[in-house]
Amino acid sequence: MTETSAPSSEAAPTRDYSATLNLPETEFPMRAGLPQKEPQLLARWDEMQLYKRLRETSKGREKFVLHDGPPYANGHLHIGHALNKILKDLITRSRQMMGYDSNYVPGWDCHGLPIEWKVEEEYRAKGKNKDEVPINELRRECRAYAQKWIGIQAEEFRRLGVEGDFANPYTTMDFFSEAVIAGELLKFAVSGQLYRGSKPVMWSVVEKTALAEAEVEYQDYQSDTIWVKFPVTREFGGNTTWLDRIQERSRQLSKIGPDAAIEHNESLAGASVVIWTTTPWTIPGNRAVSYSKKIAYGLYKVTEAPEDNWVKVGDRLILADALAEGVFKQAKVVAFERRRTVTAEELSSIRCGHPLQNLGYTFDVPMLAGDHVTDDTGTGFVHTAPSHGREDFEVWMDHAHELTSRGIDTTIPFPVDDDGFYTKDAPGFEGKRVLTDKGEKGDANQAVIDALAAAGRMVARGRLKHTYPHSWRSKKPVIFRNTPQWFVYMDRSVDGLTLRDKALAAIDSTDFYPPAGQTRLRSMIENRPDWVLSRQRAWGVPIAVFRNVETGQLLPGPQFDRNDDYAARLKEAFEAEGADAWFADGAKERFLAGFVDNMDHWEQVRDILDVWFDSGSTHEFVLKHRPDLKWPADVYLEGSDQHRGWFHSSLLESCGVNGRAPYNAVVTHGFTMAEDGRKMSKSLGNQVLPQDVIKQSGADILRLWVASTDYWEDQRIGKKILDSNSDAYRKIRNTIRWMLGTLKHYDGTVVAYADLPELEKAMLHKLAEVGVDVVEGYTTYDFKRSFASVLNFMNIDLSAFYFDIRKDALYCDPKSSIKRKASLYVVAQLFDALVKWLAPLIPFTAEEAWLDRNPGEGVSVHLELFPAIPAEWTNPDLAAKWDKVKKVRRAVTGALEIERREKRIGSSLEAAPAVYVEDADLLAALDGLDFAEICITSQIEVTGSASPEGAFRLEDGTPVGVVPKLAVGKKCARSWRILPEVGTDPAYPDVSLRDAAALRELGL
RNA sequence: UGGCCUGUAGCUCAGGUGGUUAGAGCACACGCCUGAUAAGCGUGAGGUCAGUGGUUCGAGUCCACUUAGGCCAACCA
Repeated sequence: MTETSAPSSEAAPTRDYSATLNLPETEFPMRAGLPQKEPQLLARWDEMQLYKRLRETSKGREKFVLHDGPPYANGHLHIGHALNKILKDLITRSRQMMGYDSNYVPGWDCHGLPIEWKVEEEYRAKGKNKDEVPINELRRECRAYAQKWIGIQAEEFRRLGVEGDFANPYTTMDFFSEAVIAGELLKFAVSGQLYRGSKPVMWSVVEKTALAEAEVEYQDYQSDTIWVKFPVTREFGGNTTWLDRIQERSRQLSKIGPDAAIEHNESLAGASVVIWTTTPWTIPGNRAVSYSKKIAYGLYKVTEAPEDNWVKVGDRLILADALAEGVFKQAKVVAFERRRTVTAEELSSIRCGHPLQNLGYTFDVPMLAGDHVTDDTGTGFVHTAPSHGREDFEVWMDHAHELTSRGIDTTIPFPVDDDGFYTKDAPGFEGKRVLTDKGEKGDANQAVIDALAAAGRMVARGRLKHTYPHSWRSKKPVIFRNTPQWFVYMDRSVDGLTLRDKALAAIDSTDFYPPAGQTRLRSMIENRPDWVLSRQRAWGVPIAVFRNVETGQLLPGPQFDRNDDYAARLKEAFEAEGADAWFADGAKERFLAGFVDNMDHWEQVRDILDVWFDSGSTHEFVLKHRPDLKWPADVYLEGSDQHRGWFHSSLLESCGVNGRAPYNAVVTHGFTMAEDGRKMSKSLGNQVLPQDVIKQSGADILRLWVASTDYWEDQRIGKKILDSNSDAYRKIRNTIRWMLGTLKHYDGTVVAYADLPELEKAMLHKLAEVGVDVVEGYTTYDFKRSFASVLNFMNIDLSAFYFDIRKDALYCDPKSSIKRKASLYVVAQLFDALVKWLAPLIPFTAEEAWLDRNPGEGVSVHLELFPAIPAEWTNPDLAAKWDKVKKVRRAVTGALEIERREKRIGSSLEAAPAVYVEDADLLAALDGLDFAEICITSQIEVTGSASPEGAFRLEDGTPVGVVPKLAVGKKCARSWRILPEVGTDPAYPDVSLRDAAALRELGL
């Protein structure tokens, strides 16, 4: 650095040339003020009827339909709603700009419990009792409640920038929708897929209603526990007799030793299987005892016990070995002995009698193997009352076929009624009560215990404090009780295939994003039991069928010959009055008249449909009936929880009726976690609310978060994450702003591709590459790919490279400069493409930028298509060449950084490095280029010779050496470059020749 | 407890069929510029790829287990 002279700084400050430069000029603010700006843009879109214009401009194009999974019309939006709707909007907007008619019709799910609750709550506040309100009045209030929230949520969705037919959304409570939903159910009835069965449900005696799992909370509760003997009745299972089995067993064991043989000879006859339960009142409902094949059992004999004890000396009990001692302790048994092992095989062959045989419970009680049995607590045997427990029910149903073949009646009784009283299905206890109106323990437990004691079947009793289900509302305990329900067969063949077959086939022909969704949905369909459709509720679409109480025949149904007439009558009524028609006075006569001889034989089903059937039918009443949509949908998108929900019910509904899925593809998103990766919750105070983000930063920031995240998995959100999205946003905005300012000087001149400088061609190539990436990202619903591609391009290729280099030509070159014209043309192309690609991601900002450049009424970037990239822009050879140029450039900037650190230079324009390119290929890449311009130095010297000792080299082994030197000459007062030529034009002594020419053109 | 899924720098993400010192952007630190200025440019420091064990000449990439977390289902009879 010694041979060169320092730039002359003595020259007196001449004039301010900045006014002669083409500096960026723009009103586009650096700071967005999105929270204020976004509502203005929304108002403009409203005013210009953007949605309508979108439909008009895309009329006749191929349709792309994302069918909206309806949110529940209740409550303000949370972050999950925002994620969901923004993702949907990214899809519909990007498809629209890809050239489809991509129409989005939002919908709402309106029926169901939560709304019924809210209305009920309002009643209670007013001191009204739900049961005294006529059902259709309740339904009217539910409808109004839903309507209110639809309005609120619609506004909140729109504020997120979601575009769609918000003026005509669909709802499940429209009269038309209700008519279709009811009609769909009829199709299941007519085709013989619907049947009446029964199932135990959670029931609140206090509220006289069935409760969903979500309505139940587990609280501590003091239960009466009892240990009860089930006498082995010496019945034999299968073809072998009891004695045969014992003798066979003895023969096997005699091989082990004579003692064992003797021990195992002892018969189980007269012994008892002992169960333990916390619900004595379920004993009348007992139909079986469950055991586990994994538990070791033994036959025990009581050898010492108090005189007045329930368990007497000589009693022989079968118990799990792990629990026997505890049971005897509880039973106050002083001493006992283990007589022998009882195998699972033996257990499977015995039958017991009911402990209350003496009261008329004379049926056999079979032993059932079940995985739910453990030997942690109890006795190792589980009292099984299919009327009163989910697992009891399941075990019973799993064995139903086998039990029937053994001559056991598998009918599930109804021992407890709506009010908690025993029925005639509980002989000897009729009128006793399990729970009172107030939710307190009734007299049932004590009656059962007394009866058991009287029958000599009690082993012990106790109390246990444990968690027990309580009603969410009344905080009172609930019970499980068998109730009649309506089901759809999963495994009954209809036209050769079962519903399960059809659903599985449909899953195989559906695309899943991510692919794991397919396995998940598949395994659910493979394993699920029959579909329970009925709910004992008020706010929903009724199962609008009649049942013959004598014969069980259904109307409509396979045996009824005027199904179409019935369906037509129902449809007409529901379309006119809604499903309320079913609950109005005289409905039975109205719908049945003319179809049956004796109306008294027919009962009107008052159950309503599970809301999943409602939403599972949206494809019927939305996609099939709106001419602006199509069936099946291209895509359904929801959270991954909807494998169990909407994807599932839509699949079953459509397969049952149409034989195929209502969608071609399923996209799922994960759940949004707090910043630490844990679940958000009110109590932890780590919630992020979309309303807050919008208020503080704007919807575009929230959208950027959605676009940057890997939504297939769970995502995180929090202050830090939102901040970094704001940073990314600011970078994008400023780059756009610079383009807008620069393009103020662009007169629209198109420069032919062939006339463009290499640098411009290289940028267009990169733009073409990015375009492929962006569109591919959008096509595969991989938005982070589109976003990252655009963001990286703007940061790395444009802001830090192309724009930085071209500022000199754009600001300083004469108006006539070809280079400048070419650059302006390319910047215009860049702006056009980038803003369009960004439009689905940040619709507000993209629109703001678009309008700044293309002002006018009725103008919107959202009416545009993604740019068609000319094939000639793709130029991989040139791109490869410029990769080499950049490689050499990196060596130069690296060298300059040292100079800067050593305070020998400040601006790179103060430098004039000597560059020794020791690789012919790299050297050739620089041929014909103004490498000083590319490195933003004032001068540069490039040679192919070996670099001298001490030259700067990159650590990565790039064969380039750089010897930094200071630029020679005077600093041009206009362009700030340091050149020897400065001063050679007498008319403009303080500027370079290029700048002199520019000034001359300006006539200055 | 079962089904499905996830864990790569402080943050968000890349890392075809296993193969040279694991990448990018942002944030951070330092410096430059002051004609994108509550902006722009450059350089740098950050990773035992959740952990352990295995398969292999070789594993972020394959297998098993463990651990942390998520969704769904179940659950104390």
